[in-house]
Amino acid sequence: MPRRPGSHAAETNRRMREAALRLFARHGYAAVSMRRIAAEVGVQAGALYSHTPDKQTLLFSLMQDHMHELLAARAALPPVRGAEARLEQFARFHIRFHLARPEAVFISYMELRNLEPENFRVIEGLRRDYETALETILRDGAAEGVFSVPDAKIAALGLIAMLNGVNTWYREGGRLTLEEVEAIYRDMARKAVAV
Amino acid sequence: MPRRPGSHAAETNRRMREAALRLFARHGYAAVSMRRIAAEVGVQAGALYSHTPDKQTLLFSLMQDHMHELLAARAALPPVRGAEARLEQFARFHIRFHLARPEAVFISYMELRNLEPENFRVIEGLRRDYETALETILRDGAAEGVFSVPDAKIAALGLIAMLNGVNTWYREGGRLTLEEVEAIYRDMARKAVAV
DNA sequence: GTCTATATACTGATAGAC
DNA sequence: GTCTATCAGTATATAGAC
Repeated sequence: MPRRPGSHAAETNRRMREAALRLFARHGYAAVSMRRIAAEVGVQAGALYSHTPDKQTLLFSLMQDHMHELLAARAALPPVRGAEARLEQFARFHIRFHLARPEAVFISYMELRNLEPENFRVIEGLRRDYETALETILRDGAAEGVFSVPDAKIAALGLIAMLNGVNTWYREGGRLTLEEVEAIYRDMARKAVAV
Repeated sequence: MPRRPGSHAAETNRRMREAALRLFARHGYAAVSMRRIAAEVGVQAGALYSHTPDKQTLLFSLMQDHMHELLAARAALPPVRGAEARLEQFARFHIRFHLARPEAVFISYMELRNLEPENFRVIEGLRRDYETALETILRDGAAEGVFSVPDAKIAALGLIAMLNGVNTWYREGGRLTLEEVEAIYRDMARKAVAV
């Protein structure tokens, strides 16, 4: 597959998204210029517009990809029986998935307000789909009599918020291993909704 | 107290901080210009610099005030006996205090990355003081034998993250009253660290 | 696809009149 | 304390050469 000089479309696109993800996460969407992203990629600012129609679409695309990956990965989990086991699986999956891509997670939460209304609506819908998955587990558990949750929706949001919190402080090589963190939060989540 | 025309120092200062709080919360620090804040206040951009040395100091001041208020309000809580009662008091206080000022809460979390290093250090110190208060409750409860927490620091961060989550969805006049929300989260927090 | 150059608009902050 | 005017820098995005 010969390449003409100055033609590295796929590679430049990948590097642009990678740089944007890192810079948006670190400094915020509004604080990062297209020039700065371009500098990280090693091209001039104008060249980025061959890979994204504008800055807003770049942000939206990063967030949408993250949410799609999240939903696909969850849907691909092996089926388990019983609400308790499903909750433990969810907690473990959530922590592991989110700790593996802290920048995408950070952006997908922090930059919601910088999405144009239509884009915001799309991302919010994907987020709600994910929340509903946990809500269903809690509802089933309540029906089975193994969980005690006065409001499954609120409980789901509470658990997700707690699990998300891991991303704000966990650093690889820190005091606790990933397995220890998973165990601690899985237990807290389980107990929080227990009868 | 007669006022010369064009001299409304205290009032303009108050309005500037109020506008900055609202605009920073809604659009983000980096996305809000001094001109836009000035427009909300009803003065020209240059006039703001009689009330703050620069934009960064304005942000820092808003965050610092919020954290001082938080710590002062918590310190003023009536003393209660027993780790369980103290935890319930903390949860109730946290939710009520944070829901009463969503914009300051939002900014104090989201705009940390836009603080200059020295300012960041100060705010982080205040935040850690608050987290330590809850950590102490959990540690005491573990010593009393009423809580089961393998790591008090991690548990405190987890509970605070869960409680903070309320701010992302609670709206006055919604499906649940403030009292119901408090009760749900207080119970989840209590159970999460129970033996 | 990337470059240079540029249009147009906005940014934080300051100077000096009143 | 607020105004007008302005400096110097930067922003997003586009046009046309290669």
